[in-house]
Amino acid sequence: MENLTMDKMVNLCKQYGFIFQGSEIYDGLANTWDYGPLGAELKNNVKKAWLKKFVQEDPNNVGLDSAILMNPRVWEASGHLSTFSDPLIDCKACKTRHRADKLVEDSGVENAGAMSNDELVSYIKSHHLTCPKCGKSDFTDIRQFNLMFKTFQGVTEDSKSTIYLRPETAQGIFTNFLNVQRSMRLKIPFGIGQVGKSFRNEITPGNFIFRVREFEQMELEFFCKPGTELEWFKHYKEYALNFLISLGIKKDNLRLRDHSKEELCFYSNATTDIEYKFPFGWGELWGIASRTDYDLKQHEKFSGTNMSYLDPDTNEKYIPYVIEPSLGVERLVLTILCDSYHAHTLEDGTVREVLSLHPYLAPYKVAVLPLVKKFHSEKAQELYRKLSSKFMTTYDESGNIGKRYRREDIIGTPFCVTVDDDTINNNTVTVRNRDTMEQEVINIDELEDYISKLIQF
RNA sequence: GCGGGUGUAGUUCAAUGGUAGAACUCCAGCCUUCCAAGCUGAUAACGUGGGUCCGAUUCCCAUCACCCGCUCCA
Repeated sequence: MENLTMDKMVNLCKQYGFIFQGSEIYDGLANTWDYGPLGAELKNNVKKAWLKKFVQEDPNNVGLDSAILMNPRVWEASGHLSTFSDPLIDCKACKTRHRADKLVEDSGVENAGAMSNDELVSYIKSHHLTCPKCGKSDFTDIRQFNLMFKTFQGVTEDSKSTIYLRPETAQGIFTNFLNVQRSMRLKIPFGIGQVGKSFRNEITPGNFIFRVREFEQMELEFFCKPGTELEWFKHYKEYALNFLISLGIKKDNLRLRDHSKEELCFYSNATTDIEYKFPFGWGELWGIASRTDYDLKQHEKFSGTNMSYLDPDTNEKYIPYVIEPSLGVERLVLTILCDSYHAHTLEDGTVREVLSLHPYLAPYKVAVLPLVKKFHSEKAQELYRKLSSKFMTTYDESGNIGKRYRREDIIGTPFCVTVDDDTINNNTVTVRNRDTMEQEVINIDELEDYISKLIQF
């Protein structure tokens, strides 16, 4: 929707029970968001959809649920302990922020990343390094930004027991590569997918649920034979894009952006972002990276465990290459909310707001509405109880029927079932479709099958 | 973290140095036999903490949160 703003979406989410500011009654906690009754349903349905396509229906792949807390050596091996921590300084003159190690490196020093903060500061001072923006040499002290959340294992806050909340779910997959491969008797190529929370102390979170410090990832690590990785990379790029489109996201609002050679991480030989056109601009939704054998090799080196795979067909031994499509749940939820919101101006001049969610994703699949409360409530409640055992169902008898249709429109309920005199006399109900606004008369006994078919994904 | 802006019912907005009005929403009732109609009624707010003042929602300070920029972004 062209005129959709983030403010509008934040308000909508709050008003209708999708997403609330975290800790709101205590003035909130920056960039935390709680999912209300409808948001929780939507989010769960999004995760279910991903698991269905990337684990259940993909013959090569299996699932996993690894721990958030891991041995700290995992983060040494993955590189997060060193690269997820930046020494930042501000220029007092022009108020810009810089990475201290970059400034020193740019002045011709090699490997400034290995210098301590004190060394960096004294180097900057003694060599009169200047701000690249304004040319002055007036910096604050270094502040260390560590992007990993730290906590302590055990009851004493002893530095030896420092552990971290995982900044990505991927490492839980890599560290279980052998367990999963052996226990499930898997042959390369195969993939391990998981959905789970990750934590990053982002310097600049924001844009509602787009960038938050606590978030949920849906990651697949796909292991393949070296040399075949670019085929699989292409496969998952297309698979991911088709997944988004099949959820109803408009093609025009999606684009693929290949990383340039300069932009690629040193271990990656190809990376593509799928971006979505959010109300605040294009933003990364899904990163698909060909990571070579970097991760497994690192873990082999740090753990001392042999991570290679013996190909039973060719008797070749190799460390598999990895394709990683990694997607944020919250970002996909935001994408779906933004993309499905429409405000239609009707002939009578009133505005009809609709969330055209894919029925599989909709919080409520069906709403049961008595046409007139005092005549049809009893029968309608009976139907509500019956449908509830099968679908997420809601019931509404307040106001007139038109108003109730509108209430269901804005929360994305795909089907409204109206109970009227014909229900009592002929056992039929009227089913109204959210997207077409068309009505169909259906026998009450056929209702479950009718809805079941239409909410498939 | 820095610079700028903003905080008043669930939402969107008013007014005011003497503690606040409305619209929509929501709830109850009436009415209503298929797309936000109408009527009646009810609930509901000055982000928080200090300061100045006889008195602060209003002025000042701090803090918290949000928005826009900057820095960062596996």
